[in-house]
Amino acid sequence: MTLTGRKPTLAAIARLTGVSTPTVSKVVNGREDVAAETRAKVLAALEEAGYESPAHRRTTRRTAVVEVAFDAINSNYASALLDGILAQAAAMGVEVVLSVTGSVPAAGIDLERRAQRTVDEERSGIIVVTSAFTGSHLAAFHRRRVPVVVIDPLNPPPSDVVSVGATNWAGGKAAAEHLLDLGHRRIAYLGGPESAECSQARLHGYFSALMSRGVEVDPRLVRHGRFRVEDGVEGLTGLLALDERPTAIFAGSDAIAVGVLREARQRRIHVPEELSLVGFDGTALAEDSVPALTSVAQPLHDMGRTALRTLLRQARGEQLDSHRVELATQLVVRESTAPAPA
Amino acid sequence: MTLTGRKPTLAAIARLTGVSTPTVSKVVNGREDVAAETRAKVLAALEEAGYESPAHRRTTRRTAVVEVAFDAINSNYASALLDGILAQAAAMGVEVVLSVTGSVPAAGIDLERRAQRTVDEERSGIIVVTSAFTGSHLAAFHRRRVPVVVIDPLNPPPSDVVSVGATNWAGGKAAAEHLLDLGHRRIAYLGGPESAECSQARLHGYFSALMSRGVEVDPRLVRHGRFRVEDGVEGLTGLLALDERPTAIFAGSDAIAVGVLREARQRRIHVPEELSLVGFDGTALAEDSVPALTSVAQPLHDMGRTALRTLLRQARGEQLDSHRVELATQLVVRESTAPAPA
DNA sequence: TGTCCCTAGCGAAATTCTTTCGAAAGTCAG
DNA sequence: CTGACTTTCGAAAGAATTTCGCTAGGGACA
Repeated sequence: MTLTGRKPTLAAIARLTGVSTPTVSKVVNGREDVAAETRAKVLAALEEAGYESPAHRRTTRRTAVVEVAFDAINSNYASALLDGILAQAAAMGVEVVLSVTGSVPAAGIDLERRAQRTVDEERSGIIVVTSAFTGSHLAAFHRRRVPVVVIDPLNPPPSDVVSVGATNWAGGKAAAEHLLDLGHRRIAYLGGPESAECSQARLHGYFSALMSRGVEVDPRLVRHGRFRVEDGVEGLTGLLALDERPTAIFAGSDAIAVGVLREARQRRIHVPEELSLVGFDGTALAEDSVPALTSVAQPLHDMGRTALRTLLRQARGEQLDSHRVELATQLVVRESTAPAPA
Repeated sequence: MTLTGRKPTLAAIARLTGVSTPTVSKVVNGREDVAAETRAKVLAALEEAGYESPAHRRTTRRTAVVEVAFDAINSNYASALLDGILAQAAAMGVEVVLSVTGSVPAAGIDLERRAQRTVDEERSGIIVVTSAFTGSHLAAFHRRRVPVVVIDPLNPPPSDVVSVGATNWAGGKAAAEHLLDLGHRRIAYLGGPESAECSQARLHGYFSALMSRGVEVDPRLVRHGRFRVEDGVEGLTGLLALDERPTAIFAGSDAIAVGVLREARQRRIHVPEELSLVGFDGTALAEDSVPALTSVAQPLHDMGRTALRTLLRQARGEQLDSHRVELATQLVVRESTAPAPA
C-alpha cells in the first residue's frame, strides 16, 4: 500500500499503518502514551511518506543553530578552535549554542534529554571537542539522527562518527626527527590521556621516527597526563628521577611544555642548553613563553571551520567523502631546541 | 463584554470582536489579507484575553536562552569571562548563544534584524563584552525591551544600561601605589582604548595615587592601545624614545604587559631590575610569563557569573538594586616588580 | 485459582485551529 | 455608468489535537 500522491496528512499515515489519527498525532508530538512498537511503526511510515507537521512548516527556521560542547574552554587550544568555529558560523549565518561539559559529562539520563532537546529545537547538530563523551553518549545523538562531528576525540569514537583532527602522527614524527637531527637520543614524550587518539597518534609518530633511526624506545620516557600545565610540571619531575635523564622532551601540548619550562626554571635547568623542548599546538602560549617554544602547530582555526562546515554538510544530508578529516601540522622552530649536550 | 473564565479560544476572541474565527486565525498567523483596522481590533482583544496559540504553548521554552556577544574571544581575558558565564548558565539551566562581533560591529540594518531575532526567538537577553557596541546599537535592543548587560564597555554606555565590571579605579590605584612604595617616580601607563571606561578608571586610579604622593603626572608617559600584545611592544618602544625613560610601567592588561616583556627582552632590558612592570587581569598569562607578572587580578570568572545572573534577574522583571556592579580587584605581587634603580 | 484493582495503550468524539474559495464591497479607468 | 480588478472577509471543509473512556494484560491478595 502506498500514498496516492498528495501531501501526506495524519489521517493518511493512520490508514497506512492501521492505527487511529490521534495515535499518529501523539507520535508526532512525542507523547508518552504510545507503545514503543506502535511508535516505531508510525515513525517509519511518517519517514517514508515525508510527513511534515504544519507547526514544523510554520516554524521553519530562518537561521540554523548548531551546538558546540567543550570539555573546558580555558585554554588557548580551545579558544583557537572556538574562534574558528565562530568565524565559519558567522560566514554561513549560523548560530552557535555553546556549553562546557566538564571532564565528567552529565549522567546518562541527562544526556538523553539533551540529545532530545537538540532534536526538539531543530538544531542542525553538535560539535564535540576533546570531550569525555564516550561512544554510548554519542549513541544518544546517533539514535536520533543528530549529526555529530568530533574534534580530537578523547575516547576512541565509534567508527561511523565523523571526526576532524590534525596530522598528529606526522606532527609527532616531525617533532622527534627535529630532535634527532639535533643529536638527541634520549627523548621523552609527555602526552595527553592514554586513550586520546590524538595523543596516541603523536606518540606513534615519535616511535616511528626513533625506530627509523635505530634509536631504542625507553618506555620509562613516555608519560601520560591531561594536556595541562601541571602535567608538564609533574612530568619533568618524574623524568628527572630517572637514572639516565632525557636530553630532550616532546610535549603533547604547549601547556604541558609551559609546565616543563616552569619546573625547569625552578630547578635551574637551562632550556635549551641542557634540555631541548618541543611543544604541540602552536598557540600564542608557544610564542610568548621564554624561551619561545619550538612547537608543532595545528591549524586550530581551520579545524574549527572545517568541523562546522562538515557538520552542516552532514545536516543537509550530503554524502561525506570521508569520516575523518586531517589538516596538516607544521613544525615551527623557535628557541627551545638546541643541539644535544656532548 | 468579557470572557466568562476559561482559556481563551479563537472562537471566543472572534465573538468578542465581532469577526469570524478564520479572521482571528489569520491575524494570529500574520496573514496579509486582513485590514489594518480589523487587525488592530483583534490584536487588542487577543492581548486583553491573554490568548496563546497552541503552537505557542507547545513551543514554550523549557530552557531559557541568552545571547553573548564578544568583540573577540582569543584572549585569556575573554576565556575566563566566558568560562564564568557558561558555569553560571549550566548551574541555572540556561543555554548560551555565542557570537563574536569583531571590532567593527555589523551595520545598523543588520543590528536591527539581530535585535528583532532576539525577540522572535524569545531569548532572555544579551550580554555584551568589551564590544564596540555603541549607544545607538544598544538602543536597538532597548527599543524592543531586550535586557542587556554590558561587561567592561568600550564606549560609554547610556546611563540606564546595566553593566558589570571590576573596581578598576581601586585596582589602578593599588598598582600605582605598589610601584610608588618601591620607590618609582617615573611610572608610565599603557592602557586600552581611550574611550573604554575600564581603562579610564584604571588611569584615574593611577593619577590619584601619583597625586596623593605629590608625584607629577607626565602626559607623555600615558599611552593608549587596544589591550593587545602588540600594543605593549609599541608602547615600550615609544616610551624608550623619550628623553627621560620611565623606571616602571603599569600595563592596562596582561597582554600589554607580555608585549612589554617581549620588547624588553629584545632590547636586553632586565625586568624587574631595570624596569618594573605591573599587569592587569591576573590571567594565566601573568602566571606563566617570565618573569611572572605582578598583576591586578580581576575576578573574571565571577564577573561572568554575575553578568548572567543579573541579566536573568532583569529578564524576570525584578527590580535591580543598581545599574552598575563592581567586583573587587586584588593586587598579586609576583616577580616583575622591584625597587627602583638608584 | 479466582477476584480485584491498576496501568498502559489505544481510539471515538469533541474541540480547536487552518485553509480554501467564493462573495461582497470598494476602486479605478474608460 | 460599466466592467475589470483588488481588498477584505467568512462559510465550509479539512486537519490536528485533546479529552475521556474503554479494554486488555498484569500483579497483589485472599
